[in-house]
Amino acid sequence: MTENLTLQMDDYLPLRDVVFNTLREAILKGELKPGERLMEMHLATKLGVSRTPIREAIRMLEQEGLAVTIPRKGAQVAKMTEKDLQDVLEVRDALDALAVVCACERMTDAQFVELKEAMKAFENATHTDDVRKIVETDEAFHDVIYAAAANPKLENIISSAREQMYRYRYEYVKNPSVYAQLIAEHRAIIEGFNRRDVEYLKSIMHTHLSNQINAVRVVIREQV
Amino acid sequence: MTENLTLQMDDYLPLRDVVFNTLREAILKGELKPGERLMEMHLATKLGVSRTPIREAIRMLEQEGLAVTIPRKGAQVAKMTEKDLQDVLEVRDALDALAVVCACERMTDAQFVELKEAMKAFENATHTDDVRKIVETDEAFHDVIYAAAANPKLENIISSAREQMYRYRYEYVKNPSVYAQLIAEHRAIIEGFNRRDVEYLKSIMHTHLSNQINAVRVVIREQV
DNA sequence: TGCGTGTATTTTGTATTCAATCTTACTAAA
DNA sequence: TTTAGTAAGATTGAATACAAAATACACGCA
Repeated sequence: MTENLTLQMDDYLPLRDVVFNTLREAILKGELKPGERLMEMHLATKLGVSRTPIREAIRMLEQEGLAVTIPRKGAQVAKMTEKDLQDVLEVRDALDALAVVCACERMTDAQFVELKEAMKAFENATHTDDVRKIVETDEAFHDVIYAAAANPKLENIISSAREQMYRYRYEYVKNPSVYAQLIAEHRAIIEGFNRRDVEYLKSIMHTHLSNQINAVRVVIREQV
Repeated sequence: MTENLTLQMDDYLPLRDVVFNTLREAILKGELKPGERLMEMHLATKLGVSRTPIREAIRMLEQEGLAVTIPRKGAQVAKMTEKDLQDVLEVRDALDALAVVCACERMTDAQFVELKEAMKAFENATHTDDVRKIVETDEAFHDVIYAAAANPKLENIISSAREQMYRYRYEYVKNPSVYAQLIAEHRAIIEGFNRRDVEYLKSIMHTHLSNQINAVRVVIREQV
């Protein structure tokens, strides 16, 4: 009885959050492209709500760095310049390093098992041509690491930094020739955690991230 | 003529941003205390606007980590637990390290002059008993370093991480016995930039940050 | 054709309204 | 005295309404 009640409470989501999640997903999946205008009335009718929750969701997207608003002109999906990419990567590099240091200290056995399973799931996904699944399992793999770092603040900041560039990454992941390398790097990461070798892990993570730069850079250059 | 026009354009700020800045300041200065409720109607009448811009500002504060909203109950100023503090410090430690590495590479001569001036301003401020001024000049000193890192994304993330704990820091800074140490550390930082000694800078920054932990921790413990 | 100009339309900014939920205070019963 | 229940008021959630600004477009003119 009471369980039902709390369940309902958890179930309730303000429309602003529903809208926020919807738009966020759409941006990350590339359905809303960088530079595309986010017109309130248009989105409102499309999602069947009024402008109020749309506007609140846009404020949230803005703070996440996924949208940019120009007063009296409206919001649009944030574009990244190459400089932005460079800047974000610099930050992610530092945060990923911190994450592996923390995770190395704090990872439980259960989480290590989870990591190996996430690895397998990713490997399996690369054998399909379901790009979405590949991206998702890749993210899931890294999520295990971030969770193992046991630092929710870090997790938040990394995920917001990831979001900003991940939406440019689909093109990169579409190219099957990179799968072998990604798998090898993931394996190396697992090996690193197995040995609890922090320095090794940091360098692998750095490589893993660097490999994405050029690919994403190309996608960014293509953007008008 | 045209200058006047562009000036007006720059001058225009949507009310949501005015409200956001106002509330943000109030939270950071401690006028709105952790746990205090942010009631829309109350704030609206107090600031002489309607609820709409208040709500949008609250969404922004929320995303900045300065407010927490419980659906159908409203927003309140975010509280930090000791764990939160620990987590944020871990992140800031990593980001500050990154910032000094970047700044060490990229700092211009003009910025170095600026840093030394900011140092002097801080030192002068400590000779007064204007806590606000001391806090501001301290922040300004660090802002010069962050600006010198020439990475706006990093700057954003650091400033949001700083905000989350700075509002607990007033009590710490109120205690004049710490000024000498702060000044010494700032001097060491300048010396580090002078020598372009990255490792030294990293360790100083780490110390500088660590010294705040216990002080802030005490303030957090006091919070009901 | 190219360039302003003025108007109509669209879009955002803000306020107001209505509905749903939560709080609080009071009453009544154990 | 305490506790359950209930009703009134307060507060948030969402939609609508209105005002101001930006945009688009047609028109006239050189």
